[in-house]
Amino acid sequence: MDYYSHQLDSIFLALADPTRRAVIGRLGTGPASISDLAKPFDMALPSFMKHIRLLEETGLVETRKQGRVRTCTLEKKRFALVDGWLSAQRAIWEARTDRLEAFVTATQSKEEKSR
Amino acid sequence: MDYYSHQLDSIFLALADPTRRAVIGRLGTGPASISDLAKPFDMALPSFMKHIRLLEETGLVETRKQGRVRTCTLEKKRFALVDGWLSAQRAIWEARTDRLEAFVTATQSKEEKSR
DNA sequence: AAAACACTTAGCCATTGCGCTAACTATCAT
DNA sequence: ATGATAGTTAGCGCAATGGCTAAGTGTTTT
Repeated sequence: MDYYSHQLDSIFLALADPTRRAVIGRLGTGPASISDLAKPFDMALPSFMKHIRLLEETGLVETRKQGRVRTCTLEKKRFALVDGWLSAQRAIWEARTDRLEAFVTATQSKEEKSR
Repeated sequence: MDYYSHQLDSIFLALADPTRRAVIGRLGTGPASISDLAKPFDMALPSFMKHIRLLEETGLVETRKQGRVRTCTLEKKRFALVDGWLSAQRAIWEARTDRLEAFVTATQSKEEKSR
């Protein structure tokens, strides 16, 4: 339960930046090199690299260097943690909704049932 | 497309903190006052309040004050933005997978069924 | 061998995030 | 009216984030 906490921290933090989300979007279509990825952004390379490194540290992106080119790929499995958290929240809501529905149903069971 | 960007920034940032995620979890079971919410946390009230205010600013939580008590409720709709972004990413992956599948299918079309 | 390329390292800077204490305001209870 | 309760405001401090420039490393290309 709490094990995921730190991972969620870093994943959500990683997603909280438009540059990084854009990189993720781009990598969704397939692997790319650093400079390919950097091209669309009006940003010095070292600044851009920090984003890549952060994405790598959170496990959302994996990189491999061959020769002088570093190729980045998206680690899609990693998004399961986000999904997991979201659906856990929804499960909580549903549980409450069920209780509420039970209450509402019980309360109005004297008069109506349609709709 | 880009209009949502800032909202996603702030939502993901809001989710990138364990205290705030815990608050969200708690509010998932129903509304609560500030001090009720704060109880489980070993943190000064003003510090805790900052989290609440941030959650409110991002629209994930709504608050209303009656008398001296401020009641917080979860704005569940807000999570749709996260869902939306996630499924947009998945759509990108699928598109690529489709292309890849088309390729694989075409390549091995001598032996296998159509699609 | 020299030049171009693709990063990489180091270090600076401004802003923001997240915690604190101290002191204040506005109810509500007695 | 006193005092407890529930927030609120103001301001401090430290670490992390997100940008930059300048200079360096290791690979390819010519």
